[in-house]
Amino acid sequence: MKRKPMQVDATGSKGKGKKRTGEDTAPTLSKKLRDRKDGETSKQGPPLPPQSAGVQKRSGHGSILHFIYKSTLGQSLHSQMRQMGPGDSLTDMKFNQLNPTQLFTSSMGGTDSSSRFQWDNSNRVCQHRHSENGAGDFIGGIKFCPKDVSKVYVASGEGTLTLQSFEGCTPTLLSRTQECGHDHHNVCYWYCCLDVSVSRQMLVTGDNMGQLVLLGLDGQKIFSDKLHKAKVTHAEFNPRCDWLLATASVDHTVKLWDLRNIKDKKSFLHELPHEKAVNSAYFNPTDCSKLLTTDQYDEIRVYSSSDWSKPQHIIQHPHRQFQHLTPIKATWHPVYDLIVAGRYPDSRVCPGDQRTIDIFDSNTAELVCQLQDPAVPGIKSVNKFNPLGDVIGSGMGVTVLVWNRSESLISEQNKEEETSASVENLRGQRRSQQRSSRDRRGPAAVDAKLKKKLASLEETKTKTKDGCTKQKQAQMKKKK
DNA sequence: ATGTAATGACTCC
DNA sequence: TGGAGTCCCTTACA
Repeated sequence: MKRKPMQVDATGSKGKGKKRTGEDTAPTLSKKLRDRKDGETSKQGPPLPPQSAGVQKRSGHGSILHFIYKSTLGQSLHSQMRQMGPGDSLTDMKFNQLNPTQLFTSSMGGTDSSSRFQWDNSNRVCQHRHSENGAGDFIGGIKFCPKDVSKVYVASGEGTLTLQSFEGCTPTLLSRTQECGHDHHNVCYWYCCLDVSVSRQMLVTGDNMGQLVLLGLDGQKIFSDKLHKAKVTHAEFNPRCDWLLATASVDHTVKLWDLRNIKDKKSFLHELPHEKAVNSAYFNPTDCSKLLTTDQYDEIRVYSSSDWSKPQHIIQHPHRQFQHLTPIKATWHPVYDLIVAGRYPDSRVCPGDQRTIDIFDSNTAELVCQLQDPAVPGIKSVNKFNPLGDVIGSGMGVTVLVWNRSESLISEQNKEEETSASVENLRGQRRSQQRSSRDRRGPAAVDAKLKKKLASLEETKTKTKDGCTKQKQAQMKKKK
């Protein structure tokens, strides 16, 4: 099961004059993907076999998803960030459905817990703005208001559920947990997740003690009961079947509920027991018939509605829980049957791993692509595709990375370095390939649908310029 | 460079 | 069922 895809230099690293460490590799991508590109565009004949394809070609522009932009929240934010206490890590991010250049993030710690990033069409500018309202210690969930995307629902660590506007209006308080009156904090209960159902005109949230709450969009309480034995980490309406609700909990279970018939903790439709606490349970956006769960150790599971009693796939993937790390949640691609998840290497699971961002084919459970940027060495806990599926937002600490398809990101002088970098990658890959013969499966293993998707990603049309990225990198370096 | 502190989950009594 | 104690071992900032 410890399969590793090829990792290929993504060519996204810009102008690295200095050596950093031995792992000073450029962002990496699936070799499979690159092979395609090489084969299709560079007149080099058919795609290379897997073994050789991992080596970065001098032409070097074959990557699909390029690292295009990174920032530590920008200059202006730094000062504000300082006001935030330590441990101020990203907890969630959402792309704006209507404005694909907007990315909302939420974090923990400090008083400014949610912010907005925006990059313009050339990806050269990144703005960010804090919410007007310092919502609280941390934000358990954010969700765009379906009726008005200038507003977001926010579940905060202060125990409130609010509807907030980024246009300067005062937040509307929808719900609040009980105050405890203790010395060092106000609440012992807080909301940890959030979802909205338009057709049901309903909000769902769950708290850190296992309570599940259903509210009208105006905040009126519809249902409230302790349905889980421990924190409700995730609650989600099924978009297609609006009476179907999924909840995930640290009590090691995921449960499916019929909203028309929800009474108490025993009234679930299905219980999906897990080995460990569960961080999330997402329905797939394409047809909402599958459920993607991520536990707190090394399992990503795919369930199918045809049989909830057992998972269709269990993907072994290291992402163990750590107190000071945002829990890792595998998330869906909006259009294709792909999954993205950040890897937290664990020698007990897969020795020699890197802190990559992994993309799996949910039909085959095969790892098809890994992203890595040596300039951002941390564990990327939060990873989301944008609604179009051509951009991945990755969050780590207070750093946000945006992976985009692009062409010609690298300058001539970089190609040399990147070539050697990719050799490093290849070595690492060979190491891991020895662990499993399945790892040697090449591009042929990619099914038609995936290929189509990859092909679509190949249509590069990015406007990213080198100047932008260099500038950003200079910023990064300065910071060190 | 070094230290510290950041509302997580689990076990045991 | 709850609280103290332990362990997981990252990140950002002083």
